[in-house]
Amino acid sequence: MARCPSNDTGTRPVSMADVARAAGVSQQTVSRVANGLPNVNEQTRQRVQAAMQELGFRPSYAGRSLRDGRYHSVGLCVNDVTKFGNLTMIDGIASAARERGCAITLVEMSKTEEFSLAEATRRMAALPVDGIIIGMSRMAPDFETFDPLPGIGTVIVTMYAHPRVTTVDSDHYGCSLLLMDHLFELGHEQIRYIGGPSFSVDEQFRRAGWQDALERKHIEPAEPLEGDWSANSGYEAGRYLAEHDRSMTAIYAANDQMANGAIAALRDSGLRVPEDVSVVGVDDSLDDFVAHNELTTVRFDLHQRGREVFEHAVPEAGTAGKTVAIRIPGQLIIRHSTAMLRA
Amino acid sequence: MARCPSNDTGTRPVSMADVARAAGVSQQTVSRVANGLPNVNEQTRQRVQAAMQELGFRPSYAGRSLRDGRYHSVGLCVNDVTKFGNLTMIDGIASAARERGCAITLVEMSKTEEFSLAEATRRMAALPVDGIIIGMSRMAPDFETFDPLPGIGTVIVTMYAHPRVTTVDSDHYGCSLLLMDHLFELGHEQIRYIGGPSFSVDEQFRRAGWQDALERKHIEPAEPLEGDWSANSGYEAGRYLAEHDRSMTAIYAANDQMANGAIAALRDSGLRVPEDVSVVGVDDSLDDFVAHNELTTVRFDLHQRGREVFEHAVPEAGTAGKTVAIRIPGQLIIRHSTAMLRA
DNA sequence: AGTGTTATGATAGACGGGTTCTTTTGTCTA
DNA sequence: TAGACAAAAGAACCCGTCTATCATAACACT
Repeated sequence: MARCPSNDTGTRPVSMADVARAAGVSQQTVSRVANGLPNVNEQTRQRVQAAMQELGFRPSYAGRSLRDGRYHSVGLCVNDVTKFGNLTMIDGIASAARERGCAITLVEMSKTEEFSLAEATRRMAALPVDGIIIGMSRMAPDFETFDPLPGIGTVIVTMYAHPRVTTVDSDHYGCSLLLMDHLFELGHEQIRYIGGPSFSVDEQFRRAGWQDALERKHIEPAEPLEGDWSANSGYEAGRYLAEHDRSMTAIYAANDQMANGAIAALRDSGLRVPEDVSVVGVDDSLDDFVAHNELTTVRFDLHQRGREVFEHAVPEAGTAGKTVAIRIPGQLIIRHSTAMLRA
Repeated sequence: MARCPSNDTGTRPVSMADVARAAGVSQQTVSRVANGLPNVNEQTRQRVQAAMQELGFRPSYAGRSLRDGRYHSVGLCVNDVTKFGNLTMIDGIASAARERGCAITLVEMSKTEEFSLAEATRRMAALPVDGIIIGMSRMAPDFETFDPLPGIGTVIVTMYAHPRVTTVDSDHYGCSLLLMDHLFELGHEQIRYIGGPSFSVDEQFRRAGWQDALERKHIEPAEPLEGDWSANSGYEAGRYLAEHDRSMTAIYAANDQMANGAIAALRDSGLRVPEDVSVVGVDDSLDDFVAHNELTTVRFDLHQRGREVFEHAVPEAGTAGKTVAIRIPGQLIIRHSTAMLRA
């Protein structure tokens, strides 16, 4: 353990002063060497660097932050790291952060405890962060009343707009319109919907998009089914539809995993995909898990979302103060789970 | 933006002194209120709290850390957040960190640049971390020569043991033995292997386990195949094996995704699973993506791994200084992709 | 010898929270 | 009324880095 030798308890980390003493120079010279400033003799520089190496000097992040007033880190709060949506958010933000020389301070909320924006903000505010990003995958009870902590950039990742906070998300409403338009063009009208759990914000918007698309064409939406995002729940829903709805010609599953389950169910029920029933999903998440992925879906540019989120959480000149609601459009990926409705 | 009113540039955040001035008390009284210490008059307390609220006071992490010498955060360095192994590592560590009231400071290394332990350590050391965790999913060029930074707990997540650094990982060798024993008990001997990319450390150990298990039974291992962890690569390998190896009775794919692809390939080639060929994978990662997951596999307790990693990165009393290599065993999950070899 | 340049040191202060020690104020009792 | 004692609040200082002055050498060039 690199501790200051002159400190008998051995609990204090090595400081510049310790290095200076060891190298027989002043603390300022150590500072000059540490920060690569000019006007240091080459021999002196080497002596100081040797002392740093020897003692295991690492500049105090606390001291530097205190001085600079910056942490070079953004806080990210999610409820469950393993969920696909959160994972891709972390990935996008991580890559944006790296571009700006920042780190991410990750806080996972307990999966059991009640989630609120105030609580998330309170937790993050105690950490070394220049900005706060909160993933709100389910509606927070205090969303309406929430006031962001003054003095620190705050972004909520959600489709809902907020009067006092910038919100950013993939366009979970627009992706439904993209898929529905695609199905309409193929001649489908009887399009059933298999959604995620109703508390999910993503689900609420994807479903609203499906419903609005139908109503715009004056088609009465049939009862939507509720799954839990898993392939098994998609399978069950697919089984049910295959047995109970003879007029259905297409299924819109709110994510690829359920779509994959639904396809399996349809085939087990003797229906062909896409000849008898077209199926679409969202996320473009199957490639690693399923061979010959043929699912028509929507892909989101998650890195772009990450950059947008990052940009608004840590505003550099100009962007500060403006509250906006950003929706990043997805891209339709047409594969072979959809086909023209047979005459 | 909550800035100190007396500061004309408006760039300094609100400090205790600002609150004290606003409330007409001393900075120490503010400190007492902030930390809930006794000996503060109820009226004074309320006055101070009102001032805090008004100004948007948030205690400075830098100031506190400088004083305490602790950051209450561990650094985690991974090369790619989205890889299943890394993701589950983050999840396990996040839950362990939360139990201890810590946050995670995440640094993603560029996917393009050369990865070295020294570079990872250098980056992490500049951040507010009490310990460093480095995920080494591929062999670092400086693994042998690497010396951990003195004064800060360091853990590498990898199967390789290191003389000066504690390493922790799921037992990627032992999982192969579990699966091979299971297949042996079912009477299989001609067991082909579909591995991940050869630079992967996990791959190296899973493959070594397969090979050693065969050689221990004096069975000549047939040429292993190399995939890229994806279902498509598993499919291609499965296709190849179905067409070229009539004596094969079982396939061990080094992860579930490739196993899933291989099963699809076998079935497309007219072979039944498990009647004609048994297939096993590793990770137990399919449930969300595939309906009626029937794959026999190995599941790792990733939360336990997270806790172990965390414990050794931020040692509390006792554990410090000891360099160990921890391998956390997996659990065999028998489903229906494996069956007794027909007579 | 005079001028300028480079290398280094000494000293101090800013940053914000927390601890320790001290002082003031108020209340109760002998 | 003096003394005891506790509650309330303040003053000073520390943590480590960086910067801003000044001061003081050593050295080179004219």
